[in-house]
Amino acid sequence: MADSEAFIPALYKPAGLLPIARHRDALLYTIEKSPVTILVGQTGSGKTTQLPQYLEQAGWCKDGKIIAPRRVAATTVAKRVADEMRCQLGQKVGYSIRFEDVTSASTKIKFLTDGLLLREALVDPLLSKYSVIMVDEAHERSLSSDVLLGVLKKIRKRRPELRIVVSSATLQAETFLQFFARGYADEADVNAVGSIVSIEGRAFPVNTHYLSDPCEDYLERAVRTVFDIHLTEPVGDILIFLTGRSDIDTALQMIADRALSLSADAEKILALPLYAGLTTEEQMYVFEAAPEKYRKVICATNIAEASVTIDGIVYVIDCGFVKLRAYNPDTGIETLSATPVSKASATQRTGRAGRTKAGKCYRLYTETAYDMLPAATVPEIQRSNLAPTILQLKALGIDNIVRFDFLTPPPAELLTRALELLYTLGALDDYAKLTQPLGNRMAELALEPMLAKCLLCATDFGCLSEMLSIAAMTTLQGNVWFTHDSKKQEETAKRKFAVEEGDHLTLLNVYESFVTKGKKDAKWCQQHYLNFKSMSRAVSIRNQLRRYLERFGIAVSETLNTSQDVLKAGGMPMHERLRRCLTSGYFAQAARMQADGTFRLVNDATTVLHAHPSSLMFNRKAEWVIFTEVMGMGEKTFVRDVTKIERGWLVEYAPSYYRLNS
DNA sequence: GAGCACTGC
Repeated sequence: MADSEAFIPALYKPAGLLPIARHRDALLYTIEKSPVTILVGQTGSGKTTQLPQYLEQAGWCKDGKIIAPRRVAATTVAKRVADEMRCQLGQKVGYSIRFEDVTSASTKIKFLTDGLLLREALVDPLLSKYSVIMVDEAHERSLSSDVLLGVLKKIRKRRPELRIVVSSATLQAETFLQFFARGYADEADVNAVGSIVSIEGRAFPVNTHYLSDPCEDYLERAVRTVFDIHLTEPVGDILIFLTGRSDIDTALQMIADRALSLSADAEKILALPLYAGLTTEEQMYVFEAAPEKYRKVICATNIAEASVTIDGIVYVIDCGFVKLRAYNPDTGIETLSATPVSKASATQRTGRAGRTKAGKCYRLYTETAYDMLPAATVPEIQRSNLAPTILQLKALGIDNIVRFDFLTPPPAELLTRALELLYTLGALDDYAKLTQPLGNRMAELALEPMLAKCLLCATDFGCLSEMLSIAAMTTLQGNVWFTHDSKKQEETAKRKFAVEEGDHLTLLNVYESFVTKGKKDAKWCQQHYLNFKSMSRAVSIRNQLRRYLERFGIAVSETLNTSQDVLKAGGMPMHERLRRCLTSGYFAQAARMQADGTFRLVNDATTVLHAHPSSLMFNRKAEWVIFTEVMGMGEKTFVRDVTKIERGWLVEYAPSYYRLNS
């Protein structure tokens, strides 16, 4: 885990000294008395590591029940708690993440991700194994934690003895409490449902500075601020919040250029990048103390806002923007664009300066601009493609999605679009019920619905083994190739695997080469500019998907080296089977090439789509195509993972969809 | 001829 180490400095304090220790009895009393407890406390307060232990000691696991705090860094937190309880990991204390279940029959405290807990609810709808469930960092409002809270509220009606603990930032605590009280007979008496318990943090004061006039170029301004601090302020490291990799690279270059003009006897600057795309080793540099006579300057994305904590930061520079995903239900196109941060985000960023001593925060915008920022970031559930979420809710037996008790309901257009898509994919029937077995199986597969459909249809096309590999590769989302400075070499390496019919066939070719010629070896990957970590992940994902299929009673006969154009019984070449199979799932993402080489969606002529330069279809001819990824970035909208199809297949595999739209 | 924030089953 990239961020795992980051948690440790904050956690390695004697348990008795953690702020939460003083609240032990009060917390246990509250949880005993009220079904829902909202726990307000900062990272480092010890809530994730200590509360489960208090509960276990107080006898909440007596009759064999398990406490389940869901946590991003499940592995490291579980390890820490097992150490404190002096037991072996996987015994009394365990964790469960995808591909890794370190629990046993004797496990009492189980750390797991919220996605996995939801998945457990498919098998055990009342989550009856658990006596207490703690939803950690709920204020981050991730899609899965929002859904989990809705599901837990429903479970509570059937299991009044269940205890729910929600950890949250101060601002949202009341929202969570009101949510759990809403709709109950005793609604007026919120206290009967739950209570808020606050654990004080030990933050130091941070002085906030604004610009007096808006700035034109925040990168230039950020760099200037770095040198102002460096030349006039006392020791202490600097953390700059930027939007992404390109911002960070530019800023590092600008800092390096200006550092040349520092006088020889002055303190020096050690500037480092921090974003999720870096390898674990590259990320570790930011946690090391700077050498003597150096000031550390970290240029980071939002990863440093909540996921990663760096000690020794005294100065924060906030550019005021963050890159956010958004989904347009009219076009079905996702965008990733720089958006002004929320007040909550700005506050969180500022707080990063006051962890070890009093600090300063420089906001690269005016106070007027700050006043106009939204209070909180729009929750994911209100800006995402909800098809996977709806499928999941249906599989949990929640049929009336519109009446489901969402913490904040998503816009109707998002629900409509998702329901329409699931209907055209055949996952839902005319009454919006999950179809059997297709819909149910689609919900169980850990794939987005269109891809799940392809996989579940693959037997009909006689290409199941190949489609499994393609599905696994597609989930890697463009992380297949190792980015390299020499674009030329990278291109030649790619060309070796290229298959005329498109990117999916090429991905299949890469996968099959990796497991046969490459022998799943890291060196082989390096030679071919492939990302070894990603390729290994593809193997794990493929295995998991195959196990799902086998559970459904779908036999997978492994056939290798079929990516070359092997004719199968029936006379249809494998590439055509696969292209037809892909069309049966991705018909809603079909486009036609224009004379200028750009594409238009079949049912939305307004959006200009460009083949992403990393795609084989970049500057190649293909009249009709389907694509598995589309993303708006900056001014342009790109499609990637593109495959040639025949126009007639669209009507053949999606008659209702194309009759409606033509 | 561009380059994707962060999680996750």
